[in-house]
Amino acid sequence: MPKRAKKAEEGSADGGNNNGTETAVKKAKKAKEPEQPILYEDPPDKMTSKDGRAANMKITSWNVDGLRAWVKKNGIGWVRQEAPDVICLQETKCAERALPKEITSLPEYPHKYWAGSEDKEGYSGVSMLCKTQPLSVTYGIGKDEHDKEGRVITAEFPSFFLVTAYVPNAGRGLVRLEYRKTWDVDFRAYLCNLDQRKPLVLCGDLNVAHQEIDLKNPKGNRKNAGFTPEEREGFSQLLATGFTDTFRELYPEQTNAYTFWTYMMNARAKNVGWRLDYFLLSAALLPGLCDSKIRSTAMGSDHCPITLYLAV
Amino acid sequence: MPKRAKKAEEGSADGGNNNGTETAVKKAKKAKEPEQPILYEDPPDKMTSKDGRAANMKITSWNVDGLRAWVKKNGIGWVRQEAPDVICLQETKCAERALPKEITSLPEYPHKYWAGSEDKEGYSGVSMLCKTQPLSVTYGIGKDEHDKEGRVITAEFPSFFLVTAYVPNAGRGLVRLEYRKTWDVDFRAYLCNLDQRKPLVLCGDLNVAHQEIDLKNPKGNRKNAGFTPEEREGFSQLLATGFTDTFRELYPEQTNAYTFWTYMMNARAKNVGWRLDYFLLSAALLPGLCDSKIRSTAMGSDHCPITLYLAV
DNA sequence: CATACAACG
DNA sequence: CGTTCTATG
Repeated sequence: MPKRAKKAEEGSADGGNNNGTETAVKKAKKAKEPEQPILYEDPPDKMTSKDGRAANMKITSWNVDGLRAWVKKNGIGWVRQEAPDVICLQETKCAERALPKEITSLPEYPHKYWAGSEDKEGYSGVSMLCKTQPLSVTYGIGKDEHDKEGRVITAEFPSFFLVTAYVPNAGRGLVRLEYRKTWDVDFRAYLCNLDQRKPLVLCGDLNVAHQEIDLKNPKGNRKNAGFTPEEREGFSQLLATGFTDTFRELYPEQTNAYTFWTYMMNARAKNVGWRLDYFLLSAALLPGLCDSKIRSTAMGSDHCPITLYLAV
Repeated sequence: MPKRAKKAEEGSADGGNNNGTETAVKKAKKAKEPEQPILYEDPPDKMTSKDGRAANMKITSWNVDGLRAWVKKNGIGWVRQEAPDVICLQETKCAERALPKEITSLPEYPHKYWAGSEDKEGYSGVSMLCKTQPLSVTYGIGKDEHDKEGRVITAEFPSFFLVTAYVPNAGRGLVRLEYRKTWDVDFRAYLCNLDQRKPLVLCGDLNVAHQEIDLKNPKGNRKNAGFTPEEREGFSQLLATGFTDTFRELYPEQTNAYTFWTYMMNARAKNVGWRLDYFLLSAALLPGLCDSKIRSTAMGSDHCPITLYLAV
């Protein structure tokens, strides 16, 4: 029982198999729990780039974990307040015909794009809502084996591509890690290819915590989905290709900054989380980076939204 | 559209396929809806039989439509108040190992019996809780083809058998009507057989409204599960065999007395219901009948509980 | 409309 | 723990 209790405090990306049941053995183990969880407080938004340009593009990304439930929890209200130029949603779990009218009619974003899983209803799915119309929009990464689960939307704007992605989870027991590895290779190739045409912004749930600093319990999660060496290496290679993790670029030492907390074990209240959601930038866009925010207090999903300010 | 709206008001035993959506055509059809629904008010409990004996046995039967949800809605609290000698529950939809401790530890009823579906988890299932220990308890009706769905418990008491049953629903589109007909034959045979040994009380969800008086909309439901000629005939044959429908015996003209209302279309508030739950008595027990109650106000399921007072 | 399940995370 | 699905009523 103590072993279970300990593991419960560590958490895991996929929620693990623990049930969080309180044990009778209280005092000994309870003493290890911090009375006050170490929270992360997002600093004030910085609206200017290092080279002195004002941000003229605001992009928000949010894994909503079921768009219909998220709408009921007034996720749209939060988006209205945040008022980004583009809002990217992942894990919508909703066929296009089942979308709530609250979102299909949202007037602030007249240009709306949806991708859903073709086979499994209510699985995966991403969307992109834009204030201004993109030059063009494409779905998937150009490989049939990856493009049936509604995971990627790419919008072309005058000076950059915006890619939003919901990267495949490696699964409990890492049952889908092999698939994930092929995804990582092919997705990276897709991004590199795009980047050669025009610089890009990549946002979304990349389903990996890159370094130990990016999750509360690195030790216990090395064999869990989201923190395997293979997944971390995939992310490293993305950076090696020339993309920049904007949050880590701006806040290289910042600990306790996460974007996901399992619903189990009261993880969010204890800030036992993972940084799985990112904004990555092509090198050409990096000088225009103003800020990369984590909106930890926004509720409505097991992920929180993140926001990018960019001068383009 | 008007056709759908009309059908919605009629309701059906299995809930039908209507969605109850409000139409734009309001005035014409809305006028047909009664402003004040015709409710049924259960008269005061009669605790004495016609031959002047005091009730010394109180039995309650309730289709709980998922015992775990019913426990959360404090169904147990209502049972405590009612305080019958025996409480019979149908559609528990719960394997024995998954039973909430609130019910397995209920001190007022030290003798507890459970029957669950063997194949389909979370389907069907009945239980019987007794203040005093029965002489013996058996499960099913002695035919393998019927006894894998946890539908019948029989308890032998000194002067009678108590049988509780959750009779198979004929299903949407009457897909299981043929099975139901064989059930009705075999169940009747089982009861007749028991009755030759000792008189019996049968209670539970018999999944049929016997006559037109037993449901709000007989006209619209002749082809729906619970009011087909075949199911009604099955019930008639049970009565012809010598059993008595206690509620109808005592209140032969009582309209609007129902024990089930579909959750759809706000049927309960409008009292668009069905009488599907019964207490039937062997002829030998009939002189001891004191009252047969319908507890319409008890919430926690789409059925309400019913209670029998008997002098044995 | 509501209770169960399974799959997934 | 919570969202989706499907089966059942």
